[in-house]
Amino acid sequence: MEAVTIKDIARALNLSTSTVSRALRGSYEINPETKRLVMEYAERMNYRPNPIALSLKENRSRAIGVIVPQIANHFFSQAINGIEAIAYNRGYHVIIFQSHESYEREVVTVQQSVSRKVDGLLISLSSQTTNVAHLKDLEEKGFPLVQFDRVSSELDIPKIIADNYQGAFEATEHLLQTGRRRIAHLTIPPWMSITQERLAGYKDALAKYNVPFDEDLVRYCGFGDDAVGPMVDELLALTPAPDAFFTASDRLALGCLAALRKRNVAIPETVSLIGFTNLNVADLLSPSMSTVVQPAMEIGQLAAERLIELIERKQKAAPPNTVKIPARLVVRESSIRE
Amino acid sequence: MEAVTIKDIARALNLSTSTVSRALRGSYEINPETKRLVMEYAERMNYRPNPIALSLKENRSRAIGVIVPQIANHFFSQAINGIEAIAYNRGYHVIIFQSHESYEREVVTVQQSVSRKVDGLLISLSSQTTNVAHLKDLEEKGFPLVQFDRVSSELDIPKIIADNYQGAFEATEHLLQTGRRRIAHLTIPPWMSITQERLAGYKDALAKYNVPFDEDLVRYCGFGDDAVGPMVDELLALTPAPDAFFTASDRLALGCLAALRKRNVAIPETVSLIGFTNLNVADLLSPSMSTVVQPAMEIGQLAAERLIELIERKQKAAPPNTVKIPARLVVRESSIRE
DNA sequence: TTGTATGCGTTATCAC
DNA sequence: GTGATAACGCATACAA
Repeated sequence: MEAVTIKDIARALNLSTSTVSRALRGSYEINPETKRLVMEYAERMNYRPNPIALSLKENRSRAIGVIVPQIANHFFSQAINGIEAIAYNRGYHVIIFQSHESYEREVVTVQQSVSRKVDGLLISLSSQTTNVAHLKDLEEKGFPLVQFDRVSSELDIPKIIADNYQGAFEATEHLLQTGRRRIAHLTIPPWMSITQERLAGYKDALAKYNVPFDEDLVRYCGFGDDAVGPMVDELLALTPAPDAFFTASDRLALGCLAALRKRNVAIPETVSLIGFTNLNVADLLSPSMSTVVQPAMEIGQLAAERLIELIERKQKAAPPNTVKIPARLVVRESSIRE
Repeated sequence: MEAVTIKDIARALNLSTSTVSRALRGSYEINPETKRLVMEYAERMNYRPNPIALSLKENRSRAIGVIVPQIANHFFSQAINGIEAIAYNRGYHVIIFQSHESYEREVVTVQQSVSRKVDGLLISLSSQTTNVAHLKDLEEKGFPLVQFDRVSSELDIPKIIADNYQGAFEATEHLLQTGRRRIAHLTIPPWMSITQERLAGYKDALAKYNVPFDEDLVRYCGFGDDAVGPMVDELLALTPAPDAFFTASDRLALGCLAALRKRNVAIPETVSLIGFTNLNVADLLSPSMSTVVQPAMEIGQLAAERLIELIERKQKAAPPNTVKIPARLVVRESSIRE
């Protein structure tokens, strides 16, 4: 509570605050004896510079803001983990904000975090965000800003993402190689970057194997509604019925799994299941559900590194604006049908 | 970047900074006309008070620190969710720190967060922490401090916890009521508060049903080692073998589940499984694994409320120092054997 | 080598 | 009703 200040030290040692200040920060031209004296006393009194005073003076807070849709989500909590690891190493604090998948809250939160004087912002868009004017604003002001995972191409700033295209391609290819032909794709809202990237990978894999793309096999599921069960039903009712499900998130994979179990649809005998998911219990959940694992922690780390570079203006050879990190396909079945 | 300050407004309107300041904060005795002028201009220029300057002046940061062992853990990310909900409502920021289950890092982190001038601290102890001198220190200084979940009784400060005793009692009782008699208890390090509370509940339930307590059925598993499999093996090798497993965490429940599956031990035919866990996929994982669900979000909310009360010294009728919130038993099996 | 003065943005105190 | 000044803790340009 009674934090000791430079002024206290100065008074106690009969020096001026500037001398103490200089001694403390090991300034070049200062009497070694004075320096020792100050250092010792500071140590003894457990002096700690007041970061708020520093912030005011230097006009920077040494804090970065992170805006994610939800903390309580495997991918994001892992990403935050990565962000923290880097940030704390570089002397930055991490202040976490949640948009709760709401566009309005995202806008408010962006404003809040900026007026809270974070030095930079790391953001993954809410699933409702289609307009990025609130960020365009910051971009134009040159405010340090990095996007990760769910990004908008309308912003010309660094983006760190998983290689969703390639992950989806490999997932689909795996299903095709094991003989599946009617692959349903259960995914999230169509305007999201990750949705589009994955859909493209899915389509291209189908094309490579000369399987026609069937619009009917693709279903979009919002974050609010728990409509996964009915959607699976609809899909199963198609003729011909799907022989595989490729889902775009933890939630969808779980919902799909639950629906299939409820209807006694055998996996992988009747349908194969593969999903983008970061659940570490996937193999316990369903030993035959393959997964595409996103490199959450690496994404967080890279994003944080990139942001700190931006903040500290070390734009040496200006690294590429979009970094894609491979998503890892984990195969847990081998029921080749041919 | 070019944030507008009170000084800018004063200059533009030919007023003094003090007048502007007063007008802005709706001070009583000020010319309504002047006030309107200032307000309008401020609005138009999108003026936002600099929180850092305020912090320096008021000697408070409007930020609270949260120290948890791990973010990427269901219980803690849900708790943080609760903390955030309250904190942001009350105008506080949340700065998250991880101790990574290390005592040393916890000590460092506590110091860091305090010298970063958080207004108060919410902490859940690392699994390695047995000495709480670093917190005793703060307690003695009267620094606002609240413990949650993993607490130390050596600290005479508010504690918000789940009712681990009752949860464990009910879990054990449920197993006993379904005919189980050799109930293994797989748990975390013995010195932790939650371990002791749960063990007590387990023992008392056994006593109520006149089942002798067998030390051999209790195994302690640290957080580093992945020794769950071997432990389950050892337990299964006992004579008589256990007919039920009661585990103390997500990780142990999963490890136990995996080990039992690997050995083709049927659940619930051969052994029952019940665990303290906050996994939302428990029923998918094992339709017959009952769980004791901890009220993570409520714990976070209450802890944050309590801390903010402390910070703002609204110690009205000084609420009780320890708050226990019921843990909810979710039964997913009904294989009564008698 | 050390001290004095100034400023970061804001508000409280005291004048006028 | 409004303005000048000091202070929060620190760093630094400028003097000495």
